[in-house]
Amino acid sequence: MDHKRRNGGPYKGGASQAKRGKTTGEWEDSPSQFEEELSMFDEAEMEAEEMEGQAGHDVIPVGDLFSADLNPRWRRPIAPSLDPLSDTLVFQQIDLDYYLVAGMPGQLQEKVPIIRMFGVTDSGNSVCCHIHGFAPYFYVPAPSGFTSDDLGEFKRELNSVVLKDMRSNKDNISVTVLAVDITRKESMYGYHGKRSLDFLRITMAMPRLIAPAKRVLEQGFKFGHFPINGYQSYEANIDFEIRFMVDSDVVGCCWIELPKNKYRVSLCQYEVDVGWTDFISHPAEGDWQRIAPLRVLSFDIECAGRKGIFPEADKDPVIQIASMVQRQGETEPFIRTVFTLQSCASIVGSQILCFTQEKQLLQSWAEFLRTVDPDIITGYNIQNFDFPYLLNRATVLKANLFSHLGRVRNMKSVLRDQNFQSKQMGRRENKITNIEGRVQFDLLQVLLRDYKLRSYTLNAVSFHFLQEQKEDVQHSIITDLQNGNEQTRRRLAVYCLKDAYLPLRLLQKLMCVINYMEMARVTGVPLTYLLSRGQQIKVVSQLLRQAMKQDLVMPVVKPEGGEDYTGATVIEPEKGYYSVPIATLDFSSLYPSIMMAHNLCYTTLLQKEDFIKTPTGDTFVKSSVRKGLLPEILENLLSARKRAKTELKKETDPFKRQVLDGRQLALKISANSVYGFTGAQVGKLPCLEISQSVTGFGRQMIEQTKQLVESKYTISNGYQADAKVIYGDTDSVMVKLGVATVREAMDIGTKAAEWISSHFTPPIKLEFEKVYYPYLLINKKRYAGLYFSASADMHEKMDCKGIETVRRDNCPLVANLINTCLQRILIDRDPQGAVAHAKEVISDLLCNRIDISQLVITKELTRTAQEYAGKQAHVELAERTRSLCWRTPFPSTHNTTWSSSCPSPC
DNA sequence: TAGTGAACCTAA
DNA sequence: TCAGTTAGGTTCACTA
Repeated sequence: MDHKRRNGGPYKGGASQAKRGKTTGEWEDSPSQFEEELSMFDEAEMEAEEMEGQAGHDVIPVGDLFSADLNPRWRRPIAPSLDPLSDTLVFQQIDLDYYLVAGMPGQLQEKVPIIRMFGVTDSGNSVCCHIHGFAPYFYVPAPSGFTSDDLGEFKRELNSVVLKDMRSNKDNISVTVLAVDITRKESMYGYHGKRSLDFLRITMAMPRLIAPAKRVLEQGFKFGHFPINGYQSYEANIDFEIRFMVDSDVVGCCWIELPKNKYRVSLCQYEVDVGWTDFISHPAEGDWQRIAPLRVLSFDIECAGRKGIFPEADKDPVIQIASMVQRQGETEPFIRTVFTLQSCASIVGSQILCFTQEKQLLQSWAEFLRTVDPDIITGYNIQNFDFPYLLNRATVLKANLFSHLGRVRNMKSVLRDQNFQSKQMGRRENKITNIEGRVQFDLLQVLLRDYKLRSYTLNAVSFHFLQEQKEDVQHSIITDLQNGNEQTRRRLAVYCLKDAYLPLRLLQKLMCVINYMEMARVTGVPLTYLLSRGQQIKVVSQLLRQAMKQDLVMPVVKPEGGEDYTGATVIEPEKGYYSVPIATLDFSSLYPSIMMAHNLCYTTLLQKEDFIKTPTGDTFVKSSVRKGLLPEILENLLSARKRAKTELKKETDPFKRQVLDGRQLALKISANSVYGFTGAQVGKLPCLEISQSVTGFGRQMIEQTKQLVESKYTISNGYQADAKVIYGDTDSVMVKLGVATVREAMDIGTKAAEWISSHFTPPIKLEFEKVYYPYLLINKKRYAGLYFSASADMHEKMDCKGIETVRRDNCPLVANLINTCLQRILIDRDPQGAVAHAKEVISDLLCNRIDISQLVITKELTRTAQEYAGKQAHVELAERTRSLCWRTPFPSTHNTTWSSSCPSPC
């Protein structure tokens, strides 16, 4: 049966045909820009492929006839057959997890963990690799007098205590402790003369047995003739995946090679088994920095909600699912489909599959997803909306074939709740859907983590980054469009497609995949950790890797809040307006360089005796005695960053440039988060001696810098004027050098930075960064100025710090007003113009010429009137506006839509 | 009406 | 079972 209808011909014919099919309605007079974009894909593909019936814009009334072979593009390329005896298998690993299985050789009764890596080959074939033979373990110090003769007794007793400790033993476990070995290790916390001691390495049968074993050992454990003892445990709080990766030198998203003869093909296309010591992990360098042609699927669903009620999965049906699939590195999606409930008119450049039953639609879409087999799934708020909605809906409809979304056979995707709390991000409730082997890359989550925005709606975000917006369909009319005809449903489908397309575009524009991969490679954690976990795990991963080389082990510390420590100095500002150039000198990577310069580390901290004293009185050994792990990590990060930047300068290939830029960025961020890790009191390994010493050095340095610059650049030393530090914060000083031109300020600033640097221990370095001219210093952490750095002739931007223009808790009217005033003052050098503008806006406000329904008028506006409106106007305006200060309910940051542009003065 | 503390957001 | 740091400005509700 021919159930395909091809709208043949090139774009023009297709479009006109689509138009002819339309009925009346104001929105239908011409295809939207997005529709034209879609049709361009079609045209390009027709030329490239000269294939019939594939690139097309089909409408397929599917009914019960859905088949994964409806479109040959959906499937991955056919996998060339693999002979383990003669072929190596090389793939980029993108995610890994583990599962438990019984009946492995040597462990017939007990379950053992098996690491499972998912990845993609250069030719775009997907790989599932089972890695055998790696077991979880942790350490405790051996009690004094312990010898290898005691190992058996220790192991037996620990095993029995752990078994007893288990409340229920539903798996019928009889062996919990697999092995106990004596090994020479040293605690990484504190310097103790490089004395390695006997540690017991305790290997457990399963990851989840580590915690009870640790607990019984800590609480007081007795075995043989040894007295009862509370054991301090080491590395008992390391995620199993991280443990494996650290021990086998695997970093996130690295390339894995399975040598011939070392693996066996077990099931389907490239599902392989290998021993954990048999594979090769390639460091992400040179050619191994490349990225496999990953398949990225973006999707969006539409629901037919009831009027004014947010759709509920137990009542409101899913009516459309749009999907777009793109290969990483390519610029356009090669699959564009919409699954619709009921008929839908064709859309040039996309394939439409129409269903009569919602259950069929859902199950077919899941089948489509399995066929496409994406490595990365993206979309907007898919984590907390689309996936939960689809899964709940599938349950309601008893669509049992739906919920197998991962790459593991017989593994259902289920929902669970996660509560996440941190000082950095506040409380966050999230829903988690397990989809084994596919990385869920919800663009909303990426944006919430990485960008501070006024609004996080897809529309606002798309406008902000792409200057593009969603198709114009109000939520309230979705149900009406669905209940209309195939033309109204077509309009909905275009809208839905665009909502699937925009996340893909944003992902590309923001280079999320590349940047996150580089972060995973640099820090060593799996890609998924970067979106699901905090900052600490990245440092832990690096710390463990560095420590392992020196047989150092990481203690488990119990979280304990305590007194805060002193942070950085903010120099009291000499507030005012400066119509002369102000040079800014910055210490580059201040905290990392302090830690390197002074060898600050867990491993170098002296808890008693004498040695280097930090400003806070803490003591660390010099690097000649023992070089710290943290300085080593930081040196690696910063030198790798330098290399990346050098390579970046040489590289001409735009794609490789992106990778390198992502890399240097990840390296910088990683270096800066090491300090925060040591200061995180409720963290994996806090050490306030380190963090307070770092800030202590910082305070000394900023003070010394101020004194140096003010003592050298004086009239008595032959300079034009006495230099004056008018402000400084943490790692920077703003200096009024008393010169008239930006050029002079740059020259002196550069020389001063170099000279001052020579007073500090390398790699500490003060750099000339920029000149502000003019400069408006309002208060601590609040200033604005024209920014000169590359050229002395042209300012690059108006730099505003801490002022309302950059804060998200003001309405845009305030931000815009102040921004314009600052432009008048700094760029036009016309304070009267600022006054005039402020007056105008405020009087518009007073005369109700501005729609105030969405604005929040704060005292800041009044103050602005006072500050910028000059002497006479000041009193008058301030008084008139004060009475008008009121507050409309102020929505929280999330889901806030300000009117996209501020009403301009009328 | 001045002082205080919480909430929020930003600088670094 | 998980969470990077401190400094500091502004607004606003509350209190004596």
